[in-house]
Amino acid sequence: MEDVAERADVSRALVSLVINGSPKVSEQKRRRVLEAARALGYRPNLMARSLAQQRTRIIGVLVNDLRNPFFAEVVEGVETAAESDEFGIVVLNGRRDRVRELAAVETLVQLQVEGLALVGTQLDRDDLAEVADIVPAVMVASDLVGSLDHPGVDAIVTDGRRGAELVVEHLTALGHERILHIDGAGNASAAERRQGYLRGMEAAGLGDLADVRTGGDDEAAAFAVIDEILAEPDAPTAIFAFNDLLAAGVLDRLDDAGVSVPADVSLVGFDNTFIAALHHLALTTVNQPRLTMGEMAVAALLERLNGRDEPVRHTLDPELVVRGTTGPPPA
Amino acid sequence: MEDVAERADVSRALVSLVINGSPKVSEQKRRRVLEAARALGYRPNLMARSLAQQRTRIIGVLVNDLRNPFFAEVVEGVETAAESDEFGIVVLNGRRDRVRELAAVETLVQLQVEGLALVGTQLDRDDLAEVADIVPAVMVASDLVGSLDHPGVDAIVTDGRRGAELVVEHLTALGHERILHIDGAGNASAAERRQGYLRGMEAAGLGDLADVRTGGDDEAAAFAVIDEILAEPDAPTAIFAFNDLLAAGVLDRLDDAGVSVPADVSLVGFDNTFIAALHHLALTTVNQPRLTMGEMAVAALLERLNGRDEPVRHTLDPELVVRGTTGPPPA
DNA sequence: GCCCTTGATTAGAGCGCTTCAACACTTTAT
DNA sequence: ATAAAGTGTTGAAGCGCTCTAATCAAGGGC
Repeated sequence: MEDVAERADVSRALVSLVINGSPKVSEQKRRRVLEAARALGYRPNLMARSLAQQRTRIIGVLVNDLRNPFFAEVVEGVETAAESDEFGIVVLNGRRDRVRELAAVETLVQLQVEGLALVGTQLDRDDLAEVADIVPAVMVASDLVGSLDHPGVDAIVTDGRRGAELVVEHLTALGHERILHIDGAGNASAAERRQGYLRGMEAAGLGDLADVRTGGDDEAAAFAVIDEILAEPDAPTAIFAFNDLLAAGVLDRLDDAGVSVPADVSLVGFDNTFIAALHHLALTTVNQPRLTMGEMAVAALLERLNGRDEPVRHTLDPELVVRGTTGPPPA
Repeated sequence: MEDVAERADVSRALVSLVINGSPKVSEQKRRRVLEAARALGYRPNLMARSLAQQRTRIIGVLVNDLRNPFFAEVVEGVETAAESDEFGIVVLNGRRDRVRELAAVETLVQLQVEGLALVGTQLDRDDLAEVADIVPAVMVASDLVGSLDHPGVDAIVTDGRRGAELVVEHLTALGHERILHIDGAGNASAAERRQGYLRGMEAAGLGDLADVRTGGDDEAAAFAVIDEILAEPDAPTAIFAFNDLLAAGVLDRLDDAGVSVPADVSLVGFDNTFIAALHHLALTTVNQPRLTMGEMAVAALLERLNGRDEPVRHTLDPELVVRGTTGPPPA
C-alpha cells in the first residue's frame, strides 16, 4: 500500500479511500491510484483490513457432512444469501464428528466471523453457550440437542416431527401396519424424526407395532440393520429410513436379499436430495426447502447484527414427496 | 491479551509465549497465564496473529461444484491431509461459474492463504498467471485449460484420456460400435475425456462412427441430448457420459423413453461417485482416487512451501469399474 | 478583503498479536 | 570473587490496514 501511495504520489490514507471506493476522492487521484495499484499488482490484505476495521464481513459455516448433498445444498443457500449481502463465507466440514465440530467452531470464532451458521451439527447447548455470547449463531436443519434454547442461538428447521408423521400417515393410508423406523443414531435430527414416527404410529393406533432400530446417516449404516431385520419373523412391510442416504443403503441391501420394493416392502427416506429423484430409485421422501433454509439462516444472522437479541426459531413445513418406493403392502 | 497479562501479572509478551506453547516459560507462569486466560474466556485473534506472524497456515480450496459428491470427496482428502500438517483450510464454492471462480481465487489470495488447491476449476493459464507468482497453486482433478504449464502451478489429475479409452475398449469388447459420447461442455475435464474417446474410437477402427454431443456436468444437462438422440435414426447402442451425474440424468431420460439399460443401450459414467455404486443404478464408470488426489494436492503445496520450485504433475491411473449398465449390444 | 463553508487530502494512532533485542537473575566455571 | 553462560521475562517495534481529526485549498457571502 505504501508503494502504491508513493507511486501515485499520494498518502497511504488516500489509497485506502480509493480501494474502498470512497466518494470523496477526486477523479484524478482515483485514477492515479488505481493505475499505480494495477501496475504494482497490489492486493489488499484482508487480515490487516479486518483487524483495522474490527469486522470481517465473514459468515462462518460449519457443516455436519459435506458428502451429504442435502447439506451441500443448504450451504449453497447460505452462500447465495451471504453473497447478496456482501458477506463472504468460510465453510468448515465437521465430517460427522462432534469433536471436530467443536474445534471448527473454535476456529471460526477465532477467525472473527461475524455470524455462525451451523448446518446439521450435533452441538448442544453447552457447546455453544460460551460462543453464542460472542457471535450470533443460527442452527440450520438441526436443533440444539437438549433443546433448551440459548438466547443467542436462532434456529431454522424443518419440522421433522411433522415430516415423520406425514410419512407414517402416508404408509398407513396405503394399508401398512408393521412400519419400522431406522433412525439416525447420533445425528442431530434423529430424535425428532423418531418422535414423529412414534407419535404417528400412536395416532394410527399402531403404537404397539412401533419398532425403531439404530441406523445412521449414510448408506453403510443400513447394511447391518437390514440383515438383522430380514432374519427376523414378522418382517415389516414398510421401512422409514432416517434420510435419503440411509434409504439408498436400505434399498441396496434389500436388493441384495432379493426383496423387491415396493412390492414386498415399501421404503421412505427424508430430505428429498437429488438422489431420491433419480428415476431408478424414485424414492418416496420428505422434502425440506434447503435453499430457503440457507437463505433464512443468513437473514437471521443479519437481523442479529442489526440489533435483534431475542432468539428466533423458524420452523418450516415439510412436504411429502411420493415416488415409486411406496405402495400397498403385499397381500 | 492485555487483560490476561494483567490478571496473571505478567507481560503481554509472556502471554503470547504461553499461548503458542513456547518451551521457555516457567511452569509456574504458564499455569498462571492459562488460568487467567480461561477465567477471562480469552480467544486469540487469528487475524492479528496472522498479521504479526506473516503466515496464516491456511490452505485455500476452491471447488468447482460442491454439489457434486466427487468434488466433495476430493475436498475431504485435502482436508485430512491439511489437518495432519497443522494447516487449516477454507473452502470456497465456484458453483460452476468461472467468474465466481475468479473472484474466489482473488478472495483467497487476499486472505493470504499459503497455498491454493483448485479442485475441478475451469481456470486457465492466464487466470492464474499473476496469482501463481504469489502463492503456490495446485490443480486437482482438472488441468490448466490451454495446458501450457505455468511454472508455479502443480497438477494432480487422473488420466482422463486413458480413462475414456478404457471405456471405449470395454464397450467395443462387448461388441458395440455406435458408441456416442455426451461430453462435459465447458467443464475443465471435458476436453481430455473427449480426446480419449475419439482416440479410443480411432484405435478400434470406429473413427467414422465417433459422435460427440454437447452435454454438461449435471443430470439436467442430459435431457435435451437424449431427446435429440432418440429422435434420430441409427441410435447409438452405447453412451459414454462425461460423468456420473450426467449419466444419472441419461439413465432417467432413457427410462422415461422406455429404453432399457443395458438391454437396448449400454451406459458408462465417470468418477465412480457413490451414486454409481447404488445398486439400482449400478453404473459402469471410471474410478478416480479422490481422497488420494486431495492428499497429494496438499503434499504438493507443502513441497512448494519447502522450497521446490519446478512444477510437478502427477497423473494417476484411472480404473474401469464395470457394473450393471453395460452389456452386449442388442442383437 | 475577511470569515466561513465545503471538499480533498493527510498525519498518526490504533487494531491484537508476535518477536527481537535487551535485561535481570541464576547457575556454573574459573 | 568474577566472568561466562544460561533462563525467564519484558519493552517496544512492527505486521498492513482504517479512520478520526487536523490541515489545506478554493470559493462564496458579506
